Amino acid sequence: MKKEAIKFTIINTSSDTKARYAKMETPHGVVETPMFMPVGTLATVKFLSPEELYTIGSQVILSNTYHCWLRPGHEIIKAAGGLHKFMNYNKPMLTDSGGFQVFSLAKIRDIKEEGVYFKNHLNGDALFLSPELSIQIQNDLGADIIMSFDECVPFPATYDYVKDSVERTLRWAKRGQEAHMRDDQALFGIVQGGKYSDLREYCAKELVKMNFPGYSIGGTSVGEDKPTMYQMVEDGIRYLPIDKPRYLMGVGTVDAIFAGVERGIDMFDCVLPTRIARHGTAMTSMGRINLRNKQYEADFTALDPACDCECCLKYTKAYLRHLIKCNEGLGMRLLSIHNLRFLLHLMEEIRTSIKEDRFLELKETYYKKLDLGKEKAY
RNA sequence: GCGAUGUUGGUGAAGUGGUUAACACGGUAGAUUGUGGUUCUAUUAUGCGUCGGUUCGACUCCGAUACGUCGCC
Repeated sequence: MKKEAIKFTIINTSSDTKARYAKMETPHGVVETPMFMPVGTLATVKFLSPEELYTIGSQVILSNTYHCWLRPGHEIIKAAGGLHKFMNYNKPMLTDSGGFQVFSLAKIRDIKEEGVYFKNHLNGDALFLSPELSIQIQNDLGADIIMSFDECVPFPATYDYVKDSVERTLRWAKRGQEAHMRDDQALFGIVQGGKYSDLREYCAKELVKMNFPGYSIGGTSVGEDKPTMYQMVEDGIRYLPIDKPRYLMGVGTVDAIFAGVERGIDMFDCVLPTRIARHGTAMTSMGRINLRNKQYEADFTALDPACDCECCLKYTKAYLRHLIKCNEGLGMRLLSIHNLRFLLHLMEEIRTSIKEDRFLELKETYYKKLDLGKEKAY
């Protein structure tokens, strides 16, 4: 029996929802869930140093197999002593398998049983990525949590297409599990199945038979509406073991995070806060603020008075607007710090609310404050 | 003073005797969900120096005038 890389312990469970507060021990320390994981695709959370990430309360960050494979190459990172040493980040890390990138970046791709043939997005070189290679690269990168190589099916997709895809993703999960060589890395399985409840159920149940140390819900946030997405989460989560972490991939809006936690999700990641930061949008306790808007030209007040981040404590909206309008890196950096801090703080509040068994109350407060609900997104 | 030439939006500028004046930048908004640091979408001149004329119709042709640029005395 393999030694488990992570140990997940539920501390409190919400009495009226499926939300839970837990601790997860990893080779690089203990983290608390539910949590939001900043995305650092190219072995960096764009613009932020590890120290800044610690300061804003980041626990786990993501990096990416596909991107690190292309640049600088997994051999380089392995030679550096792994991702942690390479980028000087000493908290837990997670790498995505590259499955999503094949879906999102490659214009030309050919999905076969053995893997995916595609042309890379940098120079068009013909490449081949398989479950075994993805795991091997992830073994070399050395993140605490690694992901199964899956197919993220487009939305919408026909039942027959999704069915075949799910079965292939399951075979790939098995192959990945067999290729996985390190017991200090936890390999998560990914539940796919599109919007089809029975396929989600089938996928979840089959993955559970393979006994992964954690599971994620994949294939959401690809164009479906909110109710559909929540249904997808429920359809998969229902069959997952209660005592293993659940990770909802690619989700990072406030409303979806509340909806996910309410349904028993422990981990989230999303590029949204950092991407919109680079384009001048801030997530604040008053809702989204687009700093490019003229109304902030001479607004010398703090971005979010309720926030304790460097950006909000030391700079004004007028200055941030100026930086963003001029395409200055400092503006992107400060807004990235802020948006991540906003979500990390939100997760802190969520964890506390679960501990104190008032999760729904917190959710109501946020929904009212941000005017969320139904189709209103944040 | 004489000759040549030019005057189109916030900017750089296309353009044709005939419905809505190209394009780019800038401006103003919006988007962004297992990363696009430089992305995408929408919108942005009721007007082509001014005044007359020719014409069914003129930013486009003609004349005058203002201003600019170059050359000559």
